[in-house]
Amino acid sequence: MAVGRQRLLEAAIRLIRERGYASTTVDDLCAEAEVAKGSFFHHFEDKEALAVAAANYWSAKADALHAAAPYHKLRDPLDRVLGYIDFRKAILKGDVPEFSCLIGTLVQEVYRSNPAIRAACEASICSHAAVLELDIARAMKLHGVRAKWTAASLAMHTQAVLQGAFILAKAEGGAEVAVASIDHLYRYVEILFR
Amino acid sequence: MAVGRQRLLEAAIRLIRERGYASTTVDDLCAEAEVAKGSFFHHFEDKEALAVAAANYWSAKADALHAAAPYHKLRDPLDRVLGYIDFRKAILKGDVPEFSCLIGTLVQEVYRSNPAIRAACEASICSHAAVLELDIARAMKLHGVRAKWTAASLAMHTQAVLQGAFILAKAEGGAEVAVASIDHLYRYVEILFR
DNA sequence: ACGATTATACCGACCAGTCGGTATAAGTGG
DNA sequence: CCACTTATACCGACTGGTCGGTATAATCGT
Repeated sequence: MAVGRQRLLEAAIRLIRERGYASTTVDDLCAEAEVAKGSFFHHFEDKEALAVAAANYWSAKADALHAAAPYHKLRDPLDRVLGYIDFRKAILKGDVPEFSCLIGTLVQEVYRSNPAIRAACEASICSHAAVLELDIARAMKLHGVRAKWTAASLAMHTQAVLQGAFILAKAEGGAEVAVASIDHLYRYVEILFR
Repeated sequence: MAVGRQRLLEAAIRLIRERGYASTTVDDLCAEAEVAKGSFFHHFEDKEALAVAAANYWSAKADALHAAAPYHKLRDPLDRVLGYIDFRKAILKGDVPEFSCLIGTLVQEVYRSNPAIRAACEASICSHAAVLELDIARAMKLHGVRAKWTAASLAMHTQAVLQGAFILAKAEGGAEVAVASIDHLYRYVEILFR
């Protein structure tokens, strides 16, 4: 992949998480990526195309991060689910724009005005949740859990808690609230399987 | 209060929830409120001031809505907490921009670039959660719950779930995911007090 | 009449997207 | 080996239009 293209995608991840989509200008992105404006429109048809590409790029990076995470090696699928939640919590370091989620930021802003970006965000969230759902389903079977709720709905619920935790962190200007909320999620999943 | 001012605040609630803050132009707001541009800057110093006012206006409306809700009359504080969650779930009707939260949308977009709006959003969320926290604390006392988690953290957790549920609804284009997530929250609170 | 409010025209900064062009390297035919 | 074409990456001045905000005059309620 061309170097300029990747630099623009990384710049998009940084700037959109900090300022949002509409407030991130093409000039800003080029400056951050140290790339000329002409290059931008060489690599992407328009600003929207960059956002879609950035969402997919982010999604792939996140998948790789989780595939490589230690919790992934645990035998018991329930341990993997709890390990996932722990991992998400452990990641909340540094400043808010550094740990918050590009997808949530993007989709909240453009879900109505920009179908292409919305679709990319939906795909990202769903594919991410699908991996989790698989382990939840395995854990249910292994631990003999029979319940009204489904593995799919619990997987999506974890995403809701995480996205909501980011919003609280943004409102309060720190990660502590997010951590506390993820602790509640961890406790909930633990209880469901006990 | 001047009629034009209120119309602008209502317009802000509608448009910002649909398009986000940056993509809602002053001209859009004036058109939606059926008010001239001059009136806008008569009532508000600038666009930012409108956003702050809209956040406070929204907050007051939400407080009034909950104060008037039937669940508020229940004797057992735990029933009020569960009633609150039920109420939030029951409200998820119609199109996404109609039931999603102005505060979450706003703060996610401007938490870094606009301290005044961020502060207004933080105040709104915290004051809303504080009311809930009181009933949670009462419920803990009444039902003899002694736990590691605090009433405050559980109150904030409910807000996280709700905000996250809105994001999922926006990504998927429907309320169903949000409903399922709130069901999980309800179950969690129920279990905590059993 | 007089302050509060509304209407309209306008301004300057900014922004997405265009356009004409350079640089480099890899084929391709003779 | 070499002229020629093709493809890709990159550059930055420029443009047409948008947006937040201002100026000023008209209108309304009391």
